[in-house]
Amino acid sequence: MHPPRISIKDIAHAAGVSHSTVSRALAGSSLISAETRERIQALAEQMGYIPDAVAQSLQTRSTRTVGLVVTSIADPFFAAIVEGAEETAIAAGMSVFINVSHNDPEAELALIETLHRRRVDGIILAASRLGMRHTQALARVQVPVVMVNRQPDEHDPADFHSIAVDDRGGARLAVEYLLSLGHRRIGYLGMGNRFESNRSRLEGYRAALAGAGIQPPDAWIQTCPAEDASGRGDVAAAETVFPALLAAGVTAVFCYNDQAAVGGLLACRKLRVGVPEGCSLAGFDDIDLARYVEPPLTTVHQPRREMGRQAMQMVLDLLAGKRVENRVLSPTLVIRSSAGKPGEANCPLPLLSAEEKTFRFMEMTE
Amino acid sequence: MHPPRISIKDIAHAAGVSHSTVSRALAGSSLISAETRERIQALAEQMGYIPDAVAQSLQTRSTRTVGLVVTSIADPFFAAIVEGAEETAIAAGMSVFINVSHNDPEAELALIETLHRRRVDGIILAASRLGMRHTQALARVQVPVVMVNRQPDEHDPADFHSIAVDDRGGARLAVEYLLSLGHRRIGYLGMGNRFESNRSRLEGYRAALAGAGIQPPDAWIQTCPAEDASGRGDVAAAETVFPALLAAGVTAVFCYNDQAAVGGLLACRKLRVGVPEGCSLAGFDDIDLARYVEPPLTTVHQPRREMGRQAMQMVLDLLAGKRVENRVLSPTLVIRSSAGKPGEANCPLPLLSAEEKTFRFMEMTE
DNA sequence: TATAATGGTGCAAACGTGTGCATAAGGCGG
DNA sequence: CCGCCTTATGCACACGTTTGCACCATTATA
Repeated sequence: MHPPRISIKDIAHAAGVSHSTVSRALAGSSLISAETRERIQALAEQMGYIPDAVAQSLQTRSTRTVGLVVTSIADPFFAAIVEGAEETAIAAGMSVFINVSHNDPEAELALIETLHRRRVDGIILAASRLGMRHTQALARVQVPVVMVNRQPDEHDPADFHSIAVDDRGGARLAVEYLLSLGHRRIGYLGMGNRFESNRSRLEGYRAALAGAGIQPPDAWIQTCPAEDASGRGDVAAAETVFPALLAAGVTAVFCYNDQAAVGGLLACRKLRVGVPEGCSLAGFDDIDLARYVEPPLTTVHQPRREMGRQAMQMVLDLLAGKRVENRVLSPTLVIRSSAGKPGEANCPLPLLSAEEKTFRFMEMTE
Repeated sequence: MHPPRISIKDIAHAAGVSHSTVSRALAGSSLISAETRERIQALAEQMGYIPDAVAQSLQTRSTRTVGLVVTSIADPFFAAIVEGAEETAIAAGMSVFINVSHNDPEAELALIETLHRRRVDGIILAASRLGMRHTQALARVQVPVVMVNRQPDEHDPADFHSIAVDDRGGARLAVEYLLSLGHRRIGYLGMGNRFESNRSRLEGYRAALAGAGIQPPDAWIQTCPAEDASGRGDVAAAETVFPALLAAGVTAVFCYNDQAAVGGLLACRKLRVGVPEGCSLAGFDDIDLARYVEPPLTTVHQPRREMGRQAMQMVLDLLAGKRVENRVLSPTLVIRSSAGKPGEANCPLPLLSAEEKTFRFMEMTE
């Protein structure tokens, strides 16, 4: 019932030549006379021939395929990276295997091995922290590896490369802006499941405060527990943790990412704390969501799609034998309305006294 | 410098057996004595052998790979589908090629051919409308095809299957709810680049109104132009179009999706029309965003991730030779705060007279 | 005219794996 | 002791493609 798949042999038979001639003709080799080349190409077209990439890969030892590992796709940050990477891959005639690790190191290890089995030509990782076993597994694949938003380690293998945004600098940018608005009591809302970048952003936060001669007490720094690794519960986790910051008496909070900031926003709404009048908020990433909430989020912009593109381009360059340099992009601050001067006026929600905040906080967490 | 890739031949040599024995031993064949089988497995493990999926595919004529085509990943609706599909694929030992079509039929055709070349075992399409050429190209791949959210055509090839949510029913649900709140002048805000589903939701809208004896004039139905196919501009496009609905004097709007509803929300905010007091809003999809805007969106929930899972499961079942039936899931209504009774009180934004609305509308669009 | 150079094509091997079939070794009944 | 059955293994081919090399025919050169 199925019309049989046709191969170059079938075409060779139909054209009365050998299959090698067909192969060369379709590859546009100049070894073949123009006449037969065109004849064969026309024939192939007409017979509906579609080359078998599997067989080609086996022979040429290149699959024109790259593996992409992300922690989540539902997280718009990674979604944009995937889009950017896919886009430049397709343009270069490559295909991409998508893999999501759910922030599970074991799963990630298994995914890397699968990619190895499939003989991908390159790997892009936009995922969790890598342990020694991961590094070894990756090195064994003997293929270019590009990490997104992970600073390279000094004893990484030579074929490890990276493209990252300056987390530390971005955080400084945001916190210095809050300082410039007059805030002195500034909190940090972190994400426990984003080890490296969370650490970097926390550092940037500390550096900015230190620059203003401020030493934040522990209570100003709250971190969402790491257990919720799906990346989908970011908002809810932040909403739960946020009241502790209000209770600590901060007038502004710099949040690990926009999801966390939205969580803070929801918490404020529930507690009837006005934003930015009662508490200023700054996020990170500049996902679409940041523009749509009320008030729109002041946040640190990352060129996420561009990072995906560049990561893939690095893989392509490495495959082409070019030398590439690790890149770290500078984020920019997008000023919207979620951060204002401390205690600014005309606030539809009543400003709460410290006691009231504490009271409501206890109400929420019980 | 590179340690050479090791194949079953290397293992065979090291073990003093033939490569066929190794192949069988690693496959766990009972033809091989338990002793040598274990010896070979241990040896393979120790030598760091990783099977070559390419060679396996060539031989077994199965790549254990499925192609997934979506219009966008930045759109959270599709992102969730991808996650669901990837999840069940991995669990079944399959890998997925991700492809984004950007709603471009030509690009989509090219993607299908690429998947054909790569000899995927199945294809899932969550993408734009398919023309005849697409159908033919898909049929030529001779592989199970599952469409997400596209009703099957009666003259589709036999290997075409689908899983969809009842767009029409979902739209009815939402509009009937608006009617039940007391609205009579209800508009529809459509998306021109989502042909089929837009049509179905429009039908549902009409059916619900007809059930209440209402015949909507043309001005109540506005559609965002199709040109913006990226899926990323949905909100902005809706924001631009929305004022025309207010100008038409509707008291409630059912929107094609949540992005459109958010666009409407932004437009209302700009025009200082209170939601839901000045205009009620209902969306579709129930993406995360819907919960985070103010007011939270009343919307039609689709089990997006579940749809991705089921689509992939259908492919797996088809590959296993099982019979599968097309599925259409029933959406549910999630009631939040963006829809209320017409002209309800306690609105922080002033209610506008029809004249004022028109005036502001002209102001915005000039 | 003989020889070399040139251009076009075919032969066969290779990539790494799976598998039908033959075969060898061992046990057992006749 | 011979033949047969069972068990374990090897041989060889196949999957569809690319490519080095040999070969043939034609033309240019001496």
